[in-house]
Amino acid sequence: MFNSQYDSKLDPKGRLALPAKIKAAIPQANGITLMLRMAEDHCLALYPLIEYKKLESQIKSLNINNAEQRMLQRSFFNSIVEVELDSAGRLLIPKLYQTYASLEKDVVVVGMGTRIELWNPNQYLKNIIVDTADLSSLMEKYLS
Amino acid sequence: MFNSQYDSKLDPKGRLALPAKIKAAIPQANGITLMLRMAEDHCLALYPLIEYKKLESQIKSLNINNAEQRMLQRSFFNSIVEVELDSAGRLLIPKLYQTYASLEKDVVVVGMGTRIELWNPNQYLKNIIVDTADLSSLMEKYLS
DNA sequence: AACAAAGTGGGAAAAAGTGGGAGAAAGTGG
DNA sequence: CCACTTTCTCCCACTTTTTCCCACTTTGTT
Repeated sequence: MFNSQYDSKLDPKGRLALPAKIKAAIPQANGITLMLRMAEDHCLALYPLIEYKKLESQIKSLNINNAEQRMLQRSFFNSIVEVELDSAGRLLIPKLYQTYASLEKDVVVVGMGTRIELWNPNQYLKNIIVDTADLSSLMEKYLS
Repeated sequence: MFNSQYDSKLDPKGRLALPAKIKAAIPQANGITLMLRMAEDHCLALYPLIEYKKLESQIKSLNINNAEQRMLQRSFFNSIVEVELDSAGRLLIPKLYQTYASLEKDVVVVGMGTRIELWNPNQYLKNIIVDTADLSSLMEKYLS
């Protein structure tokens, strides 16, 4: 399970060093391959292989003979790419993905339970609940 | 079950020595790993693993495809970090967490039933009921 | 008063982060 | 189809940070 949030940086080559704590939480059994996805709210989502397979199987089960579902399927698969960690534990973010998430130098890395999210710092602030009181009341709403 | 309140100190490296009484009350069965969380009213909450899992499972069951629930999930996970006790029974409070709770040198450690809370001394005073009569009437309101 | 337990400080070793360069692969043009 | 250029990939080496452990001081107890 991934958690916490870290400030990381893209180097001039477009490589991102994953924080050690995040790296340690990746199930090593599946090697060093991860799936990178253009996800909600213009962030990038990184999935360990096991988690990705669960998501993929949901998409695969859609009906390709239905226009809407077919389009969803297509849009999902074209926004996924396989990435690998180099010997120093960094991953290369393809240009297209950097652009999608407006990643320049500073990147916020967020452990989000079963997946890891990569954010442009400003975008990130718009997609979390900053105010403690607001967070409390949301938790009150959803949790018992 | 944790109770009572103690005055403790952060050392220059950001380490906090847990009072012996608190330490003794942590279920050792789960090792020396605790979860530290930016919690309500700008305090930090420390959970033994067992207690944390209960909380986490509620968060995990939220629907990631719903914008509000996704935001809540993100805001929860990003304010959680795993901490370990060193051989002297101290835990390292990450900078971000010190800042969140305005911890400088003096820290109030409060046993709060299933969790432990860490407070800036001044903040703490604003978040307890000082007046005995007020406390009595609140107890009357909520307890039978 | 002496011993034990708790609290405090610091330093060395290991790990993490960072940058760069050489070789391989891919792409382009003649 | 071959040669040349450019891009990409992989790995090595250095710097900085973090972690872990040891030893000393202080407090409380018998």
